[in-house]
Amino acid sequence: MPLRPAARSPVSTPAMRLDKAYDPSAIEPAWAERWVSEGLFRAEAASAKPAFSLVIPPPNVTGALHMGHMFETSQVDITMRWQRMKGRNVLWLPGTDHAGIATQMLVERQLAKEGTDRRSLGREQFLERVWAWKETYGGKIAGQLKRVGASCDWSRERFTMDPGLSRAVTECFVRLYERGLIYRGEYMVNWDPGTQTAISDLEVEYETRQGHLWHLRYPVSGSDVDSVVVATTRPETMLGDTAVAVHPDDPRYKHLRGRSVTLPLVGRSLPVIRDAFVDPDFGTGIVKVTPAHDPNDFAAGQRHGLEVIPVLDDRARINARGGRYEGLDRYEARERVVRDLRALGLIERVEDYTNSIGVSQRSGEAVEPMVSTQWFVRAKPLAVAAIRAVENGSTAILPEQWERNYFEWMRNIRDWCISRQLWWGHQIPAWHLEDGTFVVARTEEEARREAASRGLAVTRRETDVLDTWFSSGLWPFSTMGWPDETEDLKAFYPTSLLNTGFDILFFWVARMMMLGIAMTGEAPFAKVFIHGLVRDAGKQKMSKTKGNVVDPIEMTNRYGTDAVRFALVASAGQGSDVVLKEERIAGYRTFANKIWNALRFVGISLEKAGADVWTPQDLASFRPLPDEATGEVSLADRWIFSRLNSVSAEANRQIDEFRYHEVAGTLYHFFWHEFCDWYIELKKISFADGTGLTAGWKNMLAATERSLRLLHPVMPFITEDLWQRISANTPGRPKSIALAAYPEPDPGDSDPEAERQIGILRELVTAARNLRAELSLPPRDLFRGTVFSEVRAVREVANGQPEALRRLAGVELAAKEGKAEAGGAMGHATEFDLALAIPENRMAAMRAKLEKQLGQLERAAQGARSRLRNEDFVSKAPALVVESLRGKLGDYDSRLERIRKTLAGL
RNA sequence: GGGCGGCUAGCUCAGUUGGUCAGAGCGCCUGUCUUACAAGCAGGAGGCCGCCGGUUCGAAUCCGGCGCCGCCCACCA
Repeated sequence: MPLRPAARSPVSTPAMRLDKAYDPSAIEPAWAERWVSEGLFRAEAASAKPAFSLVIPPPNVTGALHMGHMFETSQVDITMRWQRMKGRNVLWLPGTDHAGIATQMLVERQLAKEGTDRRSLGREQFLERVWAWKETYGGKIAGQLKRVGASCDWSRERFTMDPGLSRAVTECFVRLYERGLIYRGEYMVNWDPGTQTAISDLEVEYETRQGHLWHLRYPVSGSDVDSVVVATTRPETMLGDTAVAVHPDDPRYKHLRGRSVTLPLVGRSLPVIRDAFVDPDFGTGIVKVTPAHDPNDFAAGQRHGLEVIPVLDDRARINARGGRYEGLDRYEARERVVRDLRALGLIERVEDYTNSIGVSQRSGEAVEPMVSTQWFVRAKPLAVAAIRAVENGSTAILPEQWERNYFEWMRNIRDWCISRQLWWGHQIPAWHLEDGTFVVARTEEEARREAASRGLAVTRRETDVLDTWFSSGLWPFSTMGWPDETEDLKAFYPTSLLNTGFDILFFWVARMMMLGIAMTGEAPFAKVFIHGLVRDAGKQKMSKTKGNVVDPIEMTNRYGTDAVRFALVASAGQGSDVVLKEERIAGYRTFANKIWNALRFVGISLEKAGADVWTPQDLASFRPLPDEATGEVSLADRWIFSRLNSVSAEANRQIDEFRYHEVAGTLYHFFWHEFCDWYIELKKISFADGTGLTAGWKNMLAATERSLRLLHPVMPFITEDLWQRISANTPGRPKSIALAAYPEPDPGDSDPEAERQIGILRELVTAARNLRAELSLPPRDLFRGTVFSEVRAVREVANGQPEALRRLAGVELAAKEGKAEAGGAMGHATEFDLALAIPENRMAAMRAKLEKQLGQLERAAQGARSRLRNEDFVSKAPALVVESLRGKLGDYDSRLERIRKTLAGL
């Protein structure tokens, strides 16, 4: 009997009695579950093996797996499985992010449906609701990652609001505060009226919108005739104006020095200040100054000691300072202010104007610059260290082009507003005191002690929570138990690699670099690999609003995970975007089917051979066995092991360098176009003629097994399933292919002679097939022919492989030394001419074919000749290049001559 | 305003240090249901590598300029 049913396989089919068509859905879910339940991917805290670690970019707990995750996961999984197979102690740490605003909004929407809201629930009850939501629905993405076979260590799964991670957040906050790197103060921030919280600069997206530029006339105080005209895109903010400004050198407004103007509608007197921030060429060269609602004006206000008059509230409605406009939304107020000014004749003119306005990434509402008391991280000192880490190579950012963006951003970094007026998140560990000051402490007890030592009482805890990215910024080490000096930290920090998208380079990677170095003294990653975006077939970015998202799980169910991940990694050059087409996924399902059927052949042929059960002790170091009769390893076996050697070398290098699309291509080409197209076809022949059976099938089995291991990181499911079947009888094998050794190149398998001979065979077969196709010879007929060649090896192959030539090309050939004789159906290759005995009525087709060839060759020869006539080329180009061109030309010429002779003989 | 990336076969893209680099997959055309696979097999057509200059014996590859396309950053009222 051939191979036994794989006892461990979750599939019920007997070992190698495979169905004709591969059905991924029949095996994938079972393996996915098994990998997790057996804890196959658990990292060891204490291990003699070198560690390789990576933390997952934690997806939002509200999220579902999208193609971007799938792409990233596929790349990472290739690297992780490869590292594991290479004997590393691999940690891939999974988890999710609490996603402050997103999650809070989601639960708030739920409450709204119930007719209530968070304020009526109160903070404590609301948070209970969010936690309940998280417990019920928060595990979705983890389940999906498991389904697609991500080889994470699920025993180490983390959530950014786990107690341990929250402790790390507090610790980090306190340490930064103690070092003077966190401060609280009243500054201009981006206020999101939608979510009613401050947001960071990064959370503001800019959109260009069609608006207007209103020219408003402000009368000069103490004059009935003099007035100035200011231009603004936001007339409603005039209610908060506290000055107008001109450029100090602007000659047009020298007379305004020391004067003031009167703010219409309000009546306030505004000084005319002189400041270089004014662009004299814009508008009228005079600008209204609203320190409370414009960042530039705020800065100017500080320089000139202007009063800050906020006129908008948290929802961007006009507040009490706005007098009769109080209660109006900012846009309504704009219309009313314009109308009222127009009534007073103070609208000089209105221009159409395109400007870019800041929009909240979360709520989509226009961000309002507002002065507000918030908490900030002093970013510069942190950035200095983060820049140095990349400069000195502690961390490599790949592809290198991204380094520049990183440096650019880090060098121009501004302070980071980290407080959010939300409830869901890490509450800032600060306590306010009765005198209006505050203390920062790890616990409330500590805060009270501290306060008491200053003779003060604590009045309340700070209600603001931290920006989600603050806790994500600690992810590489908070997940490993920091601030304690845990075994995990010692073993796995700094991590080996981070694989993430450029869209969160600043949000996340940059913050991890800064906070990681500040807290641990070490940059959190040795390498950062930045991947591209997944786009739809029309190159559009996938987004829910566009409705063009392709659900990876749906694709997975339809085509199999292996096909989806193969399509993703094979479609993306290093760091470039993926344009995902469903046909491409379908194409790789075909590849999986090809693998399946190759193994089906292996099973069937072993069964036919009636071979006894074979229990190779060590497939990993297997060397092809000699045929019992001849005492020699068969040519096909020598060849495939030689190829396996080269392919192993390539695959190892390509994965190591994150050239995922290349390793996909290498393995695809090897397995389909070498293993299947030639190796299996040759094995069929040797099995058919009944020679060297035992060694032959053992060798094939070992080559197959090695191929599966090569493919495993890229196609984990199908390789696991098939590997389980073919290795079922191997004693002492690992319990999963994922724990087997990745094939290393072995120079002992390199066999140039075998590669040369198979190369010749392929050329002979191809030449014969080509002739047959071009001349429309009947597919089933066998044709006799002669191979003319000066090359001994060619004649040897032509004479020595009659079965292969007959079965693969339908020809019976005799080899002759020397050049082709004229006439007949003739194929010409570099090293040989092939003459086939064919029916007379095909000669016209033959002539056409040869004439076409003649033309091509003449052009090639022409080109080579003219280059060789060029003395500069001959004298300056390396001798090797010149020689090879000479050889090529000689070859062209001799082929031309032979073709002409053949044509003449027709 | 600054910066980055792209422009290669009908489509989507590879081409690592300049000399078999003009490629792959899909699509297309022709033949073929040969018992591993028709989701297959065999063969084939198709491209002045965006444009213009330059460096070089030699450029898809290096340099400069231009043209589209996309993205990022920036406090242009």
